[in-house]
Order: sequence, then C-alpha cells, then structure tokens
Amino acid sequence: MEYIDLIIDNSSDQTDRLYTYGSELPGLVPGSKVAVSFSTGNRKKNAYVHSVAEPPDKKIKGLKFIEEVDETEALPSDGIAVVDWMRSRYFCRRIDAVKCFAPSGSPPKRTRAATTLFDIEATRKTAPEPTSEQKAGIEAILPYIKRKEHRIFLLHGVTSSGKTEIYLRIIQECVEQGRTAIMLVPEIALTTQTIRRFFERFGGEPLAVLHSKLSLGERYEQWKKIKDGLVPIVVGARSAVFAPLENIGAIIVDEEHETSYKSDMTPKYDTIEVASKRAALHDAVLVLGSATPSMESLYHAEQGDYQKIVLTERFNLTPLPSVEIIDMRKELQEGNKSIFSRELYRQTSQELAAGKQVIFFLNRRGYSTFLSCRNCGYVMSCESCGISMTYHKAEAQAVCHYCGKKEIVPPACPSCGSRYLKHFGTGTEKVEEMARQTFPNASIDRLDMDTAKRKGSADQILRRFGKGETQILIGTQLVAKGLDFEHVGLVGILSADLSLNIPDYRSPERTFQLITQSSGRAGRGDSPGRVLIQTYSPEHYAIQAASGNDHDGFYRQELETRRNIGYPPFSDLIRIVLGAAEEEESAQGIEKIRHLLQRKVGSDRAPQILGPRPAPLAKVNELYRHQILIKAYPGEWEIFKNAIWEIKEKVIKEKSKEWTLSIDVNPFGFL
DNA sequence: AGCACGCCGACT
DNA sequence: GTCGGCGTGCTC
Repeated sequence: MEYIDLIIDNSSDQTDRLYTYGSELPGLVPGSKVAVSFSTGNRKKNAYVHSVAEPPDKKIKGLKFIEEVDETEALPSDGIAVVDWMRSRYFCRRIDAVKCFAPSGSPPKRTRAATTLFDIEATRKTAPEPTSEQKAGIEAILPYIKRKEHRIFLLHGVTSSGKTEIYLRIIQECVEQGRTAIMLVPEIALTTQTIRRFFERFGGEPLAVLHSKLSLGERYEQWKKIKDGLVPIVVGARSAVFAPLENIGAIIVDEEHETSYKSDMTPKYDTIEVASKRAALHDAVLVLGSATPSMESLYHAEQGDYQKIVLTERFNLTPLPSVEIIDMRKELQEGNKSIFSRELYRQTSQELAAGKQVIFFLNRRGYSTFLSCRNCGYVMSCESCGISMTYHKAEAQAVCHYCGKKEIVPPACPSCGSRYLKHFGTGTEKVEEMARQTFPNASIDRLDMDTAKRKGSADQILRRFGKGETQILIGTQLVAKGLDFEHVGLVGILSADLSLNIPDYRSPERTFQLITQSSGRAGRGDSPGRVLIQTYSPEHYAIQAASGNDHDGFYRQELETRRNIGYPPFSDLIRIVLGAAEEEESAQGIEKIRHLLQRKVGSDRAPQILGPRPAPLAKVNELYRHQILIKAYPGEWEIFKNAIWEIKEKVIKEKSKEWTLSIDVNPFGFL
C-alpha cells in the first residue's frame, strides 16, 4: 500500500492543501488524474497526484483510498513541478495552476466531422536559403537542441528581418530529432500570416493550434491530439505554453515584449517565466523574439542569462522609414484645432494622389474619451467601476472600457439639468469620422476591438487593405502588430502622448515600442516609407529615441531610470490589492496588512512598501479596493514571499468572508 | 466551494 | 412540538 498526496479539484482557499490518500493502484505518478471520495457523503471529486508521500508518523483517521484513474487527462510529466513553482511565484492555489494544464473543454458529445480550423489555402513551399545573419542565428541555436541543453536566446531583429525563418528551422530541427516544439504568438486573431508560413513549410498534419477563440469542443479536440502525441508542433496564444507535450525541444515566444503574455486572470502568470521553467525541465531551448525587446529581456541578455542574436538587415534591403516629429502645441498656437496636423494632411493627400496607402494609428477606441457637463463639470462615469465612460457614437451609448457596462447618454445633465453635455477626447471612431470629412474621396476603414469583434472581420478588414481596396486604415495597436503590407507610404501616429501619459512606469517603454512597431508598417516593398509622430511632448526621450531608431540609447537611459527608482528589472514588484464591501473596511484592512508585513520583513525595509492607497480602479463590481506595492530587490524574494504567505493564510483563516485579497507579481498596467 | 451540524424564531 | 433560517467549521 502506498500513501499518495493529492491536489483536490475544489476551487477554494480552504482546500488548497495536500490530502493524503491510500492507494493500491499501480502506476500512479505525479500528475496522474484520479477520482476520489471527498468530504461528507460519498461525493466524487477529481484530484491530481502531487507526490508519493512518506508513511505518516501517526495514523490518519478516516484514511480514504484512491478508487479510479483517468489515464486520458493526466498532466504532462513536468506538470506538477511547474504547478509547485507557479504557486511559489504567483501566490496562487495549486488547483488553479493545475487547471492551466487541464483541457478547458470536455470531450465533444458526439464526434463531429474534423473542424476546419484553418481557413487557409497553402501550398507547400521549400525552405529558402537563409541570409548570412539568419544562418548565424540558426547555427548558434541548433547545437543546443542537438545536445539537449537548456539555453535562452534573445532574438532581436528589426521588422521584416526574417525571424520567422529562424523559428521554422528550429522547429524543423526539433521534429527531426523526434522532439516537440511550442510556438507562442501574442494574439492569434492577427497571426494568420504566421500560421500560413507554418502550413507552407510543414503542412497541416503535424500542427495543433490553441487559443481562446476556439469553442470548447474544438479546444478539447486540439488538446487531445497533442496529449495523444499525434502532433509535435503547437502554435498558440499564451495558454499554449501549458500544452501537454512531452519531450519538448524548443519553446519560441514571438513578439516577446507584448503585454498579452502576462495573464490578467488567476493565476496571474508571466508566460515567459513559465516557458523558461518548462524549457529548463525539458532541457529545451527558449527563444524570445522581438523587434523591440522588453527592458527585462535586454537586461537579462546584458547580464549573460540570455544569449543575444541580432538581425539588422531588413528583408530585400528596404531602408527604414524616415521619421518626423510634429509638435502639436505649435499647430494649436497657429490656429489648427484639427486632430490632423497640416503636415500630416499635406503628406496624406500626396500619398493618396500617388496611389499609396496610409495608416492612422491611435491607441484608443471609441468616439470620445469622456462625457462632461460644460455647466457644472459632471463627468459621466461607470457606477460599479468609478472610471469615466467612453462614448461610442455607432451604438449611441457610453461604454465602460473596464467592465463593459453600457448606458444610454441622458439628454440633459443628470446633475444640474443643463443641456451642455459634451464629448472630450478622441478615439478611433471619431478619427474615422474626421478622416471621412477631411479626405472625402478616399476609401477608409477602421480596425479596432469594436470592428474586429465579429468573427473573422479583422481578417476581412486586413484582406481589403492588403488588396488595396482601402486607402486609409485607421486603427489601434491591432494595426501595429507584425502585418506585412506592400504599399503603405505613410504612417501617422496621431497622438504619441496617449501611451506616454498613462500612470505606469512602463509608459516610456510602451511608447517607444508602439512607435517603433507602427513605423515598421511603413515602406515595405520597393520604396522607403515615412512616419509622422504627432505629440505635445516632442522632446521626450522615448519619442526622440524612437524617431531616431536609437534602440540602444533608449535602453541605456530607461535602464538608468529604472535603476534609480528600483523598478524591474532591478526588483520584483508585488502588488497586493484588498477588496471589501465598505470603503472604511478596505482602507483599514490594507493598513493592517501593511503593518503586519512591515513587522515580518523588518522595519528597515519599510521604504520598499509603497502605499497604502486606493487602487487605480478603486471600485470594481461593488468592491472597494486599496493596494500596497512592494519592491523586492534581488536576494529578498524569499523574505517577502514567506511574509506574504503568512499574511495570506491569516486572511484566509480570519477574513475569508469579508475580504478578497489579490496578489500580482510584476503586474502590467495599473500601478 | 459545498455541505452538514447546530442552535434560535414562526408554523402546519 | 418541528421546519428551516443561515452562522461555523471541515474536507485525508
């Protein structure tokens, strides 16, 4: 008889521990899925084997036995190691980490005809001869795959320098070695082009695709195919890092700087960290690719943790676009109140006349940013989140971009009754309207979350643009992401200030990346393109560096800033948010947590605990939230980790009804 | 998270 | 007397 420690499939903090069961069943290994009786009655629960336990010192009263094994849905061999690591890194429940590996759907009721996952007509193409730069990259990476040696590479390649070809060679090598590979992409809706390249090289048979837009049945189908070892290659969004592959040879993270790699749901994991952990457990290589790597990755490369590979030549030697900064303060002073500067107007007209295409980029959807009363200053805001609502003209409704709630705009001010409710700020919807007025003869289209929502419509919008049917494409960051168009002569960044002025330490980095990525859209094909950056802060170093294509200069300056304030990559930031039904309760509770924490880590670390203060979205879904932010410097992680766990356990024991405690390590967005 | 146990108010 | 409210505590 064996004693087995189980993780019970019960989503509660109270049951987030190991339960020891007896077993007479052979072949149980960490990750095996079993069914057991749990709690009162004889209720069946699913559970996962964590480990084989030592026989306990004293008899466990009422020891139960494992009854059934579900061979088909076991975790991959490295699963439990990753689960334990995720728990200690992200303060999550074991079962929540386990669920990342489990198929999120269930077997389809009836077996449907194999779904057409790919609306792709692709003919097989043979691999092109790599350029000398590509060759050097391939030759640096492949030996590690051959030797089964773990290594992390940062592939820093300007747009259209041929990173995908290197990915394809890596994957081909894995398959030839009888190993498997995962290719992660930031957003599957816009990566049809990447998947097409995979089809052309490998055909459809060895591929599985995993992302959130699949139906539950489709997702299960893909998951099962992977689990059964029928496909060696998995392409997918961040959740695909948990694909149940064995014998992984390589994990590739394309556009590694993208924020979508940080999960915003529990567990709040960082895909690159998970990928790194899995790659290490499999003796696999991890390849991080980007034209604009994150500060963290560049720093790791500098420290020697990552091996850096640089691609500088653009495919077919197209020169980088010329970039010009437009000072919008001057425009205003000289009487131009339009969202288009005179230079942007002039160059757009010129491009259109020459039969070229233009992209207008604005990182905000909707019509206006907020609705306010000119008489009394009332601002229309979401009742459950407390943030101002964005007006969407097409729907004639105000929308909360955080919780999604929609409201009809009242005809008069609800506060003072005046009729002077006015829109302020500009979103893509308004840009589209203005563009139609300003360029009445151009065919204009818009790509943002609102127009892309309908299934497949993003693809259609892009296809129309690709065929040249659209002359001006207006869009949010969806258009900034790795799309190849031949005839774009001009990219207009309408307001570089939007991403610069958000209250987050990453905003200069995001701004630099957005400008660089959008600029990369201009001037593919035969002629160099042009980029115009409109801004009210033309002297800002992120904008200056991006316009001069000065990656290294930006990196140096930004790194110094981060070092001085002790932000990542020089620390781990841990955000603790407490939610309660009453504002007082939340404010007092977080104060208590701060004191407890300070006592446990020592008062000389008090300056590293920032706050408490109301969370940036102080009220979400009728919950009042306060937060503290911790800077954990290298070598201090264990100290803070232990203190936070003690506090978390105390809160679970004493306040699990009244409080919700959420912990986010290196959060993206709100600080 | 569920669910049983348990200790007080209104009722067939 | 007993049905049922939901506060408290436990699940190997």
